[in-house]
Amino acid sequence: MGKQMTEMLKGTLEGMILAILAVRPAYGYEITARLREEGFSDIVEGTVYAVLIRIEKRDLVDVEKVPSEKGPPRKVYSLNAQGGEYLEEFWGTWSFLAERIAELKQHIENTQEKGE
Amino acid sequence: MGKQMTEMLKGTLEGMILAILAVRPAYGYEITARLREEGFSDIVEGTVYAVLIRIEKRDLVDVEKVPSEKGPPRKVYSLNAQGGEYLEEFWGTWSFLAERIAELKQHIENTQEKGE
DNA sequence: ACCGCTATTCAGTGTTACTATTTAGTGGTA
DNA sequence: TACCACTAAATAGTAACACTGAATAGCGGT
Repeated sequence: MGKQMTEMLKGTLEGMILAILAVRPAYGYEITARLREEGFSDIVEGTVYAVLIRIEKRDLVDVEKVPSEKGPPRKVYSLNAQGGEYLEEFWGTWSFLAERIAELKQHIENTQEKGE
Repeated sequence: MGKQMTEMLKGTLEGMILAILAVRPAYGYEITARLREEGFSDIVEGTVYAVLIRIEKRDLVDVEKVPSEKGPPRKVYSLNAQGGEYLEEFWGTWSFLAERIAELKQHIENTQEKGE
């Protein structure tokens, strides 16, 4: 990851993973692969597992061990009620921030057009 | 700040401050006040000054001491060429992340409509 | 002499993503 | 057997960041 992206993921990666789980339950290796496909090309397993352990400790997800045909058992995570609430909060926080930043960007573009 | 917002500001607060400086030069106390007005109601001076010192060390800004009528001299920061480049990079990183997150949100909403 | 406002600095803390490695299970192949 | 490739999870240590709380400094007014 670029350094800027690494810092930006702090506070958003967790929300992104919860959002992925909101669609359907998933396990760590699978989530890592999906994030990689979606453009976060050098996210590594360790990072994702750390988030999963954290959200499990905070009781935002339910966990089920499911045997795999191809390796050790999978830990399948699914969003629970509390996790759903937390995700809602995340969307609120994110929307607020994204709006402010969009305003800042707009302000710069306006300024450059006509010299403010 | 809420805990979620605190974490989300990591990596974005710096970009926001550079964006503010891209419009016009400003000093720390002023930047703090502006951020507070714009909704980041409990950002404190210490946080902003830490960012300013950091971006000064990285040579992204020029600094000028300007006497104040109302207190100790102000350190007025202005974005330099290198800071401008860095800010461009920030917009790129931010846009990428914001798009991915928007997709995730859309995906959830679609899923909820028709049970995927 | 004291308070309020302006203005900057700094040591210490908690949280986070990253690095690099280890452990485990299955199947294929030389 | 021994070895590798792939799948799957865990973990110790590190760096970077925003925050807390306090200190310092200058000015004006009472």
